[in-house]
Amino acid sequence: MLSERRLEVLRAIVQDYVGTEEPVGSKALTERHKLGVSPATVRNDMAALEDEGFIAQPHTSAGRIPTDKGYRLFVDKLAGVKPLSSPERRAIQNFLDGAVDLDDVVGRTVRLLAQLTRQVAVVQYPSLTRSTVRHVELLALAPARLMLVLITDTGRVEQRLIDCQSPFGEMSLADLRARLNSRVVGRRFTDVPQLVQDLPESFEQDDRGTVSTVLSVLLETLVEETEERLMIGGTANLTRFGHDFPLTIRPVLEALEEHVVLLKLLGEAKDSGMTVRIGHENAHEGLTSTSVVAVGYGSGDEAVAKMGVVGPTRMDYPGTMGAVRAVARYVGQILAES
Amino acid sequence: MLSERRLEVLRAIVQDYVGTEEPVGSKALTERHKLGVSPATVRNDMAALEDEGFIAQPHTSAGRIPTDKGYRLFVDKLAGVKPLSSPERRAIQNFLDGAVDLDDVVGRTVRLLAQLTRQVAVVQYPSLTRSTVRHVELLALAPARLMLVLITDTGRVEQRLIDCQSPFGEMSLADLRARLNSRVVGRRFTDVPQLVQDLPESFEQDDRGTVSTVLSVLLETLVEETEERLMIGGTANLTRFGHDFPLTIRPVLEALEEHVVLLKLLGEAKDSGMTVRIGHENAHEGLTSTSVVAVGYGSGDEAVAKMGVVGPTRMDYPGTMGAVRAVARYVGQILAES
DNA sequence: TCCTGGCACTCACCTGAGCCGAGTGCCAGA
DNA sequence: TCTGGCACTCGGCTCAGGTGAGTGCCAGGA
Repeated sequence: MLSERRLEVLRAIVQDYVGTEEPVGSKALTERHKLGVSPATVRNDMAALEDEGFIAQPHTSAGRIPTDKGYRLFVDKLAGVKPLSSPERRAIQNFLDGAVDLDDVVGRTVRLLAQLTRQVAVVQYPSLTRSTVRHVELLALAPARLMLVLITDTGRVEQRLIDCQSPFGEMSLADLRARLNSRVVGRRFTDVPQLVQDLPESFEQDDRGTVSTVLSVLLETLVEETEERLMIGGTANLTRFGHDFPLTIRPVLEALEEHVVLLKLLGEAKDSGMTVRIGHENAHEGLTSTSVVAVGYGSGDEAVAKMGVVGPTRMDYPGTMGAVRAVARYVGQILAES
Repeated sequence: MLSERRLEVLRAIVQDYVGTEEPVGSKALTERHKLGVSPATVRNDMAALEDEGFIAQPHTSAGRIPTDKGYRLFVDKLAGVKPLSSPERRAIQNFLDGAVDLDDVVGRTVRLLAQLTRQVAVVQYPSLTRSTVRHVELLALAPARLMLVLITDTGRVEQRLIDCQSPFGEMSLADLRARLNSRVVGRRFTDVPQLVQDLPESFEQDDRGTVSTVLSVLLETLVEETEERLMIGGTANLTRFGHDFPLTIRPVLEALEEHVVLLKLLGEAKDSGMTVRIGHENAHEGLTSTSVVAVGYGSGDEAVAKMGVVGPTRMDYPGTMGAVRAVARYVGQILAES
């Protein structure tokens, strides 16, 4: 077990290293922090911390830098979440309040997060998985051509064109629309399939084919739109990464372009509370030298999507976590209002 | 006036520099290209080219590199557009044919362009400015709540919720829908305002308010959706930029995040034919060390949007132009088919 | 048992000297 | 007008030496 002071030394190392970006030595530590002991003692503590794998030396006769494991301990035990200042909070609120629609909310959120944390921001669009149906509409564009419009409770609207094999009467259409809505409005996407399963049977033989087609398109839409989208921003902040550029930055940029990867990354985060994945804890190869701070957000008590930032493992965890949490909360409020 | 051979020397310099990324000297030139003259002669030519400002020396006793002006001459006079190989063409077609909707087309186009050119790709969504209306639909979601759906000939669907002051009868709604469609279907967005101008007058006094509201939302939608969106990809290719990283890449990444800047950039490109802007020809400060190759594309003879790539001024212009042109053509075909 | 000061050692980094070679400009001759 | 020759420039590489931050270890003191 590590003594109290050793933990304190680890904290000091992390803080200094995050600030200076340079390996930190025992003497500098005692000068910058009031540890109340001499450099020699700190050296012993450092040796112990190194034995445990919390810190490492880039080379002999250099200072120490935290390892992934060290950051992990720091985040779990030593670091709080730094709350934002009230001007910052007001700025967030003002900025987000200006949003006009969902796209705008997400766009602003990304910019805000990137700016506050000075890192790469990733914001997932509110997922439809937990969404409910507000309304389903069917329009006849032509005798054998329909349009299906799906409106969700999060304000998203999806539409699909449907080519039917046979013309479909206005009466039947109105009928289908009414029955469809009575079954699915207010229901969750995931429940829809079984709710409409037996619908074709209740129609005339002639219309069953078309009804089935419409239903299959509807279900397809639900599935497709459950596929999650996201927006990223602040990639320019990657230039603050380190000195040995191309090598470090390239895989990160590549990973960021693979939205699938990012969605998986966010998906791995806990639904509630904040998730911090440090360095090699990230499965994706290109992100092993980055940390991801993610958090769920939503209009109510339940998270409908996630957002987070990607930055170097050497990041200001308390500050980043504070910013991410604050932004997620405000976005949740905005979503709840609209 | 530059002699034929001097132009040939310039071409050789550009080609070698693009290939090797290193200043090219007179001896190396004569070895790699069959110029039929000695290095000394080439040196004289180089001196002349330097006097004219087409090439420059990074420092004394180094080879020459082309200036922006040199690239300009190269592109205008010396370089053709390199057609793609037929396997490449087939690959493009196959890849684009797999697209399921507009978003997918744009997404695939971006990835394709980025991959083919190994640079950053920028693709503008087909603009609605020149689009025509395929259908307008009005749905009553609640007595005093309507939904407006607008379908364009490019397959885009936009919708808006409308809160009316007073309830609106089913009859009036059907009436409005019919009259609206008869006036605007097949018409251009830009013509719609005047086509519906007098519509409220033909309704009962009671309904005029609502009709006006609907119309104003429709017009608003037209304007808003004319605002152009775009998608970018291949930013990881920026890492191939140069050796002196952070400084070069940062402003570029920043510029790429400003979609407004990119839209302006594409907007400055000619509607037809290819536009190449080299280095300082780009107004935006962050892009003065990049070149932009842009081209319009569209479903018919007319361009509905633009696409292009952003890369270092030291790029393979013939190849890039060939790839951009080919992709634009195929995308045009895809759009025309759907 | 834990902390401290002292001491020898390591090693990345900086600096300056020296060499090398690619590249240039100029000039006289074909 | 082209060519070969020649002196010159200068960035980049390598090598050696000096510097200093940092370490590990140890003996002595609280």
